[in-house]
Amino acid sequence: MDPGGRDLPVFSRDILSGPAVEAAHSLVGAHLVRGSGPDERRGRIVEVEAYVGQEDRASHARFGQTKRNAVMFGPPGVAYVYLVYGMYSCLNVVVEPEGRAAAVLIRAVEPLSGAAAMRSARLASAMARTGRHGRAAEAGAARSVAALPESALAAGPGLVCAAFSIDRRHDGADLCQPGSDLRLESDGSGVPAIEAGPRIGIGYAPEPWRSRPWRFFVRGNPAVSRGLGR
DNA sequence: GCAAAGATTTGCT
DNA sequence: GCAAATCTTTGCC
Repeated sequence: MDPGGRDLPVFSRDILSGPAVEAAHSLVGAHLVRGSGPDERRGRIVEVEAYVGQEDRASHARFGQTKRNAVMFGPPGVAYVYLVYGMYSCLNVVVEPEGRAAAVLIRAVEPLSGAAAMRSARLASAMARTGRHGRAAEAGAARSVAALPESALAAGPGLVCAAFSIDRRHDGADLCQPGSDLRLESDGSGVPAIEAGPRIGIGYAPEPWRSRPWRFFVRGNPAVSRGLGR
């Protein structure tokens, strides 16, 4: 149940089985939900990126099927979670029919409920990273997390996973299953203005892939990553 | 079997 | 604004 007391349906797997760019666009405004009852963490997706298939030279699928990206080749509505830069997890939603390797990266989420739990999870993640650098580093990180505005708790792909405690154990989890611990729900109320732009962090990809406007975000939303598009 | 780079974030110069 | 942190995955020898 969302903060407005509404009971929302899980996100439609049919929509996710459609073309990646369309699926990405429709995921903006949907809810990402972890847990239920008083422990529920819920946020509104405000930024995504589409990775359209093996032909997309920016996609992890560009080398064909490997152990890491295997779930991208499977059925839609399933989580593809990978580790980037040895430190951060990133959450994707597998899209398009089974056999087509496409996914949508969830880049940013605006907290709707469970913000305190998200902040604790961010703190736990920061402690794990700074622990070996000593007490002073830990104290500094704790202050930084405590000072974050609510809108910044999941304002980036690595931060979404930190705030929702998502890691590679969730790789392959079904996000369209009612009652699942980690799931997508649709918010019928819709989103005002969705803007499109080039994807972030894919400078290694040749044109035309590098410039394709396949990043979608809610214009002016403070939870969009790194101030992009505000 | 080894070298290189990465769909990021953070903190310091 | 830039570089470091950190480790898995991929590509090539």
